[in-house]
Amino acid sequence: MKQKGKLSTAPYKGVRDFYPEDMAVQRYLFSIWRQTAERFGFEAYDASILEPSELYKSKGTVNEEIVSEQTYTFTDRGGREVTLRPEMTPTVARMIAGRRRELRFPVRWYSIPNLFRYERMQRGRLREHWQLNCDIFGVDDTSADVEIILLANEIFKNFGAENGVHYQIHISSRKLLEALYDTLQLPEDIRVAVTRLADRKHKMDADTFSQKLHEIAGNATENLSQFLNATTLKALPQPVINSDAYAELQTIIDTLEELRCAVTFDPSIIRGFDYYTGIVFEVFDLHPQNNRAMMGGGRYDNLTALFGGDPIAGVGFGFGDVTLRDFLESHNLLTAYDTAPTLAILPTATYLNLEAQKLAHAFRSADIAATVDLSGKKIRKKIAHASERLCTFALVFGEDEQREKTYTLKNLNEGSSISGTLEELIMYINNS
RNA sequence: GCGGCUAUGGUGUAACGGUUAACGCUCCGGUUUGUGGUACCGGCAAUUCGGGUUCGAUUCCCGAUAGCCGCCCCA
Repeated sequence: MKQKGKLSTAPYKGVRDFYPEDMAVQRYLFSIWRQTAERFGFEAYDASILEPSELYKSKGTVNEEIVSEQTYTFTDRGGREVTLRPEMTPTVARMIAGRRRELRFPVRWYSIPNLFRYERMQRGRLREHWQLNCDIFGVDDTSADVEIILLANEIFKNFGAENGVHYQIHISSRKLLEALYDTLQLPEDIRVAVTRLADRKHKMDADTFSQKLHEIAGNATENLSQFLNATTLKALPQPVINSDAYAELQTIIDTLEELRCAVTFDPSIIRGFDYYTGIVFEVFDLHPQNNRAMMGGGRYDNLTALFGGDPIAGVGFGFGDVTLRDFLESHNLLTAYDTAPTLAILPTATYLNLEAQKLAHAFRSADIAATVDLSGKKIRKKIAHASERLCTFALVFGEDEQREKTYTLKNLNEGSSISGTLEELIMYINNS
């Protein structure tokens, strides 16, 4: 009932409530994430959602703006600037750097943090989400790049998705574009503008893109256009083909192909972060309704340098639950965890509830999930509810059962019944 | 920060400017005082807020608020 002055039942703008049915889905997503990461030998870590604001400010001018306008930042009672973490990478870099002398590299870590950003909402973007973060630290060759992309691909496979049918992996390298910029001797401001434009390439048609590129780059347009429109490595401009980055990327793509993980070269993959230094990749949803990147990552070899000491090589990705849900829903791949108890004990009257609790507890002691229907409803309603909730067994508990200490167990899936003592029924359930 | 669309029970929808705002789902009760989801009957429950036009507004207009979608941006 909507009334003036009453509190709203809606959650805070841009964040979600997880009702049991939502939580069942969330647990499913997380379980696939965890299982897959752990199958690759990744270890779980976590940290507080609160970080000192400097952690994000120190990443450069672009991020200054992001921190002040797109994060939840406030001053605590001690006068400290605090930010609700908008991403996990600075946190993990901080943690890695903090133990740089103790950790035995390479290190494989994963986490599923809750992240916050203050921004305008649209499809696939809320102000809060959960994101799987997987990172490998301490390996500066292509083997780690291959592993991290292979892991991303394996996660999709474990959700029942098929590479090339439901999604597509696009890859590029920051080094390629840098190599081209260097040979063209482009000034910094033009590099930035071209990079920005390239990042938005897939949002505009080819003519618009060419036109805008020409406006920015002038007579360097030809080379840049050849680069950004290349659909294969071989189609890149000659100076780039001779670079080390080219050979590296070729190796990564070839190795992944051998492992039956198709990746598509796409020079317009940029990613917004300044800290990427090598490969960058994004996974695209092939459903027309979700024409955008679902997740992405790349190599960032200098991030821990912010904390002093030699830089530690890192490669990783972030994978958000909101886009994942949209993806799985769109492709009819979404399932949920069934959390129904195995056994529902149904007292025939409320005065038997306490005795029924004792019986339920005896089943629980034998590792059987049991619940008591504490409502005042009639037995036929209680059975219907137990059945709707997908409990496997129902046990009606009345005066007779209490006196005789024998019970009738009804299998709600098959319709069959079996009678016996507590011990007999425990054995029956555990064997079924 | 900019733009578009929308706003009716818990939920999803309906109602030419005109009686009591309709229907599906959910929920509750009954048919059936201790054994299955069905069926049938009954019940609870709504026009976001504030102005304006009008004899009369859920309907038209303005504003506020909220939501959705897109742009910008995207760690």
